[in-house]
Amino acid sequence: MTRLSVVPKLDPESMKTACSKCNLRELCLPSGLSGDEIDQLDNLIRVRRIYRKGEHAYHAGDLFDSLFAVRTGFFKSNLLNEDGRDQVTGFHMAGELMGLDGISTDHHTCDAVALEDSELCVIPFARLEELSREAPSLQRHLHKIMSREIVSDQSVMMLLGSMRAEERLAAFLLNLSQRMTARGYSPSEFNLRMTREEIGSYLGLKLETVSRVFSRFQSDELITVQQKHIRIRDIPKLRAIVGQHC
Amino acid sequence: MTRLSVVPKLDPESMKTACSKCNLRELCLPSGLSGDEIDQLDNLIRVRRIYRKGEHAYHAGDLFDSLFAVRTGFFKSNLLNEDGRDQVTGFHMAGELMGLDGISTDHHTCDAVALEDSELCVIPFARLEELSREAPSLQRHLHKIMSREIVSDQSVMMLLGSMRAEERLAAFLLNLSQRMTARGYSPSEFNLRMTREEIGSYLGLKLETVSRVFSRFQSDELITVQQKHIRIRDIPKLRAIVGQHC
DNA sequence: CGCAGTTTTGATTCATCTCAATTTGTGTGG
DNA sequence: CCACACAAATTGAGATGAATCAAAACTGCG
Repeated sequence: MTRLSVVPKLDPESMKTACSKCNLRELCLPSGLSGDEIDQLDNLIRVRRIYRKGEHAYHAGDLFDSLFAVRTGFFKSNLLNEDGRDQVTGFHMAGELMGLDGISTDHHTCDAVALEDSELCVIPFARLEELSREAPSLQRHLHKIMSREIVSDQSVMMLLGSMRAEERLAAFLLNLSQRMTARGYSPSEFNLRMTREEIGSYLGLKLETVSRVFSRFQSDELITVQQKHIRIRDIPKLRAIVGQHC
Repeated sequence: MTRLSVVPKLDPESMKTACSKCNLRELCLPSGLSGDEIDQLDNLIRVRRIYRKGEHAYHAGDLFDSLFAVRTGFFKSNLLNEDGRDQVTGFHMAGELMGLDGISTDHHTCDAVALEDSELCVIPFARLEELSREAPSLQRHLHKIMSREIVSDQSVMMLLGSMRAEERLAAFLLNLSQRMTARGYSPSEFNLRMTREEIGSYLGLKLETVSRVFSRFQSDELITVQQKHIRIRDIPKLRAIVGQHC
């Protein structure tokens, strides 16, 4: 990435991935913004970074100064308690924002780990705040994104607090399927990027339980599962499993 | 604080509870703001409302246009799923903000119910956004509050995902105790405002389990419990229960 | 004072965890 | 390219913590 002296210019390579050209813009930070506002984001988000599988975008305790948007790949967030307890608190795919938890104390509260080779857009938060003071619709949009995170955390609380193993797995698969659809991928066929243990940690189950429920779903012909490859065969029935309160 | 004619005047009664005079200001929205910025909040937050026990501040689905700050009393948030499943997602005491979930879709996603006679400050959100565009430190503070909510939801996820009943109850009691302390109340003696069922719903347990664990804590001399009255007798041991990973 | 709602406690059942063994898949170096 | 070692996933058997069902005791409100 070469830059000119005063006003830094994006070279053609990075241009391809400027917000304004990004095929994720409808899912990511720019969604719902005017062309003008997206241009300003182009100016703000100038750093992208590649992460190899297993690499951390940040660790719990690190100073917070940027949000991260997933451009390609897949991340998990990991909460590590004082007492060594460790839980996956989220999975993040292309177009999703990570790091909102860090605003609260200026330090990240969880680890973010790449589950495959990935690329992140780095969003300097102080500058995003500046920008959003000037652009009400960007401000509102940032607030919506934070609020959406709160809402989705709360529906995970509901899942963990009141669903049984089968319901949790069904909800998990449907959620993945829906996020794949939003990204233009098949809603019914995809590869899991995380291990059974990570799924279990996220859903409050042991890995053996996750494996068993997958097998049961398979023998009930709801899904086909072969290691990490999942094919969803009966979405309505999965929905019924989540829906049934008992 | 006297104001000139154009600006509506607060009467002496409400004066007593303007943000600038509010004894909760260190806990609530104004915390960390300059005197000048708090004056602007005084101007913004002009409506307070009394709620009787059992009354709703809002229902899931209601149009969102304001945040609510608890001035006195105690609220719960209740998530009601399509399928009739119902879960308490939070308890809110004086100085805490409710309604952040509504920003995401312009509609509240949960019910907020008074668990005792209470008073809320109504904070018109559009005007709060306006104000925070002008006052960077208010903006940053609002972001911190939202982020804090995300962090605390995530630690509930951790609790629900990986703790056993005793650990959950111990964590719950310590959390209440700590919030009481922050408000100048005794950390070790207080009245619960919620039923065993509500505690259970929040913690992903049945009411009988909550009751049993309270009884066990009592016979282990960790607490004294008599219906809603709780006296915490051994905070270090409660901490040890939460801490022990097994 | 009586009644409804809440809480406590007991007996039993059930879902998930734990422990263990086996199979399958993956990455590395000879 | 194959063999080996290691990680991940499956499956089974048995243990266990919490749920469920049930009954009794307590509380507070009208």
